[in-house]
Amino acid sequence: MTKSSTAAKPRQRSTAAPTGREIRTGVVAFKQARILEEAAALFFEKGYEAATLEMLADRLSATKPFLYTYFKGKAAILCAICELGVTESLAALDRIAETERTSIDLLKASLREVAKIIIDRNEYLVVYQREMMNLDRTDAQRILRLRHEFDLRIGKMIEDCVRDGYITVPDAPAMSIWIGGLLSWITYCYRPGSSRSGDAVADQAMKACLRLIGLD
Amino acid sequence: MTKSSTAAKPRQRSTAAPTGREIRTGVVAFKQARILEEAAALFFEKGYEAATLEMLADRLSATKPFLYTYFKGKAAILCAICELGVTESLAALDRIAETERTSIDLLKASLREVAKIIIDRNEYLVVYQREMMNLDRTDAQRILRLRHEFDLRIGKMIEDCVRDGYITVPDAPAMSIWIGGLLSWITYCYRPGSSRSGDAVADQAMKACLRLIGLD
DNA sequence: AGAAGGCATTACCCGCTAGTATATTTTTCG
DNA sequence: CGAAAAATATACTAGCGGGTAATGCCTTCT
Repeated sequence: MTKSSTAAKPRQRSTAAPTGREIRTGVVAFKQARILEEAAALFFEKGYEAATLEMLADRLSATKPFLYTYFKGKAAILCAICELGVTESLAALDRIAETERTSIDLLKASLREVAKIIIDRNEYLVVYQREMMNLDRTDAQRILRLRHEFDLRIGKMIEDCVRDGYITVPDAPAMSIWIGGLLSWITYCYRPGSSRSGDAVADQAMKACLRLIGLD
Repeated sequence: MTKSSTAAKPRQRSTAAPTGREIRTGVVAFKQARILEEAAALFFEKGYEAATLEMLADRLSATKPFLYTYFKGKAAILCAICELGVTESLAALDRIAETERTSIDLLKASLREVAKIIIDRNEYLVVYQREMMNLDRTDAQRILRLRHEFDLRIGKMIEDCVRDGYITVPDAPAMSIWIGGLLSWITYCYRPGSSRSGDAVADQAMKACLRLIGLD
């Protein structure tokens, strides 16, 4: 999370460093995380505009100005939420990439992991897709670049698999976009507490992606 | 479009029938359609809550109360928009079904036609997916039933193809959901005036669907 | 031409919410 | 302990947007 415009003022103690600075920043981070968590849940069920900061404050057993201590405003909270889902997916891609295996296993593992994250961070991603348009131009573009990077990396993995002769696809970059579509669709068929477990849906999604690139 | 709760009061001339009744109703329908058209565009770019009726009125070079003559309120406008995309897709399915051919050709033609509609009614469908939650419980359920009917019919077509030995899929009903996902994803990769033409995207989407059911 | 009534507009209200200035509590540390 | 400052709460404002009378215009038929 770039703290660029999202975080507001955990205002520095002007003079000397008093009590545990590290603890302080940790506490701040925790509070911000809690706010985001609850905000994502709220935005998810009410929608961004319909949700009020008062509701959010109530859920946290706090008050509106409390929120303004940790975020510049409503828009900043939304921005942080939108960013989180995407960055986490990219981080997962990085993490998996280290576990080097064959290109096809790497692709499979990546898809499965991302599917898991999508289910885990369900609310964040739904909010992102839905409320994107409420972001500032600059924030929206920054996050979109991250999304594109994701597609690019999936595309690269597919191409690697093609190179290694595991699969055959006509147009890898295009295909990566459709894979992105399948993965995003998870958010629509998985609802927490539905009949199908998260793992089952993740598995199904991954299988669908594999079929898409001609693997059964 | 069920006029149940969406249309408001084109209030009947109480006594006798004066001028061209048919023309009258036609004009009313036209105005409603224009409102929906512009509303869809507006909701698409601003989001439902952020869009104001004043903006909508301005786009139509009219005023707020004008809108209230033809729709019960903001929610009714949204409802009509949401309904339109889905019903049109179902109608297309009906239309294609009459052109009876082999089951596989029927499936292909249906997918292509629906893809076209999705591109055509892009804004309506994006608004539907995004703003669903702002609908009344009852309206939301009615529209959701239509969506399910769509999935069911696609699933049926797939099963027919399997029966006729054209393709092999492990779980047709589940697969129809993923196909729905791919089709919906069109709305995210197609933007009017983008580099790829609508037809090209529709074609790509259809091909992706076919790969999903194991056809190349 | 002139009444009658529908169609659209101007002008208004009410409720709500993002954001803020001010007060109060709680923590920190000499 | 007690003062300073940091953290949180209370109380308020300003402006906006959905919805609604009240009003005027313009068609239409006699």
